[in-house]
Amino acid sequence: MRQYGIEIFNRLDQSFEQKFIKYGKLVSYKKRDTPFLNGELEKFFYIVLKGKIKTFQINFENSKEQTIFIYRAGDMFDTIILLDGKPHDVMYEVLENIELLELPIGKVREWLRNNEQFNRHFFPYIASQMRHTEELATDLSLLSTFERLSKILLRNINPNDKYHQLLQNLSKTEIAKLLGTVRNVIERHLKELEERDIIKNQRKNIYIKDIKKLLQESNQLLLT
Amino acid sequence: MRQYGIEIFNRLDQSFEQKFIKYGKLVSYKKRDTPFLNGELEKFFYIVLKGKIKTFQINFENSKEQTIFIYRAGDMFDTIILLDGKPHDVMYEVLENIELLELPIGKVREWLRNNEQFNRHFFPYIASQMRHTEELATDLSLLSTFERLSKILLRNINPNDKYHQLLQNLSKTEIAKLLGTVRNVIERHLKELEERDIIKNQRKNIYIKDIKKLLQESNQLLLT
DNA sequence: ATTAAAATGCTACTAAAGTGGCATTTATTT
DNA sequence: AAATAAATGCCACTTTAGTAGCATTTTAAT
Repeated sequence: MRQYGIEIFNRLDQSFEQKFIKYGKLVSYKKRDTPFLNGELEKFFYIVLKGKIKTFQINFENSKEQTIFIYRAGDMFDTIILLDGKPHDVMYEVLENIELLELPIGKVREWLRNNEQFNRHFFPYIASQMRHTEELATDLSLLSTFERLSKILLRNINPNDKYHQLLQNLSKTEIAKLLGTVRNVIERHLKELEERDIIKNQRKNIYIKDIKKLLQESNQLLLT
Repeated sequence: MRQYGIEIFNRLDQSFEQKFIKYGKLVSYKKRDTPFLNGELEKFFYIVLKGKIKTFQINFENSKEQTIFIYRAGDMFDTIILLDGKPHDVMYEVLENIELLELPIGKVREWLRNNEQFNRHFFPYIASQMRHTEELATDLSLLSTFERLSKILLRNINPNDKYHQLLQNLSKTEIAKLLGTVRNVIERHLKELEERDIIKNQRKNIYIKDIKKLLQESNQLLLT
């Protein structure tokens, strides 16, 4: 287990690494699996070691989906259930074969209650999740689909951004769900960007050929 | 100060009421004030005793605004800054004359670190904020404006709902900002609902005349 | 190697949301 | 009480997003 956890454990202390190893169990799921349908999340807390998994909501009337988070190495879930113990009505789907550290949620709550070292790492992490969701909501409301698309394309190539390389290996359908729209609309915009020589649109990959132009087009909103 | 805080202090302990009184200062703002522009939120943490205040984001290109939270008695802010200490780029506007308990944020962080009793109240509260923002995002993405409007109208009349009476005294413009749209669109839908005898649309007040019909129209999405 | 599933590209069409403007009514301020 | 500001009610128009469908290419599974 040790070798997988390096990135995560680096941020914590040695003593914590041992706790994780003592109480944690390694579990893994394959691409397209939809785990956690049977209330596991009320018993266990998970830390991502490897791979990609998303949470999403679905509108059963029209089957439209909205991706809420894409969790990658170092991410943890479900923080909401951890904090209030109530059911959380979201679905999960594995985007890339994943390895998780499974911890008994009661143990984690115990750390949350009285382990300052854990909290020094955990509190800012919750804050980052809150910021993420808030940004998702305001972007959906205040930006056009084109602006949201441009924004994520630019963040994807920024090595300092938490969205760095997030789009790698995502289908256009997944990108659409992440941005709150449908494939059709994404492809319409990508086609236009390609025609104007701003990007090169490939299968499961999009290259940006003209960053400046893309920044301009998307209303400089990315500087904020 | 005591008389204002009753509702809030009931949820906490007597000992905590004393701490609040010891470290807290009562501050108030008037309707249409836009406080906290000068970094107060990095120094102080606020608990609402009375009134209504919203946080929102604005798109400076087109002046569109999205309300993120409307805080009322018992609500606290800014929880994100409390948790990670980083700047939080949102704006505040008072919707109804407000009274706040102002606490030094360092003190609150101290409680967060080592006061179990505070945390028993605070953790579920953060979770409720996370749930709220997540719902805002998914509603914006998955529901039509008409469905979001119907949903909030129905929650407004439900005494068990945290949105209970939230709309009281809000202008149509404010309702639009809360729902991620513009006044025009809200009024278009309200007009239609009124013509079909489902609501009675008054200035700063909307009566629901036919709950069943409204539930049906909004795709039963409210049962979830 | 063959079959099945997933991903993509494109088109015509429909529906919903947003813009801008102006007149009227109601509240608030002085 | 008069003047100003806020809230509301409409309307014509534009733009963007969403629906539905189908053919082709690529990848994954047996």
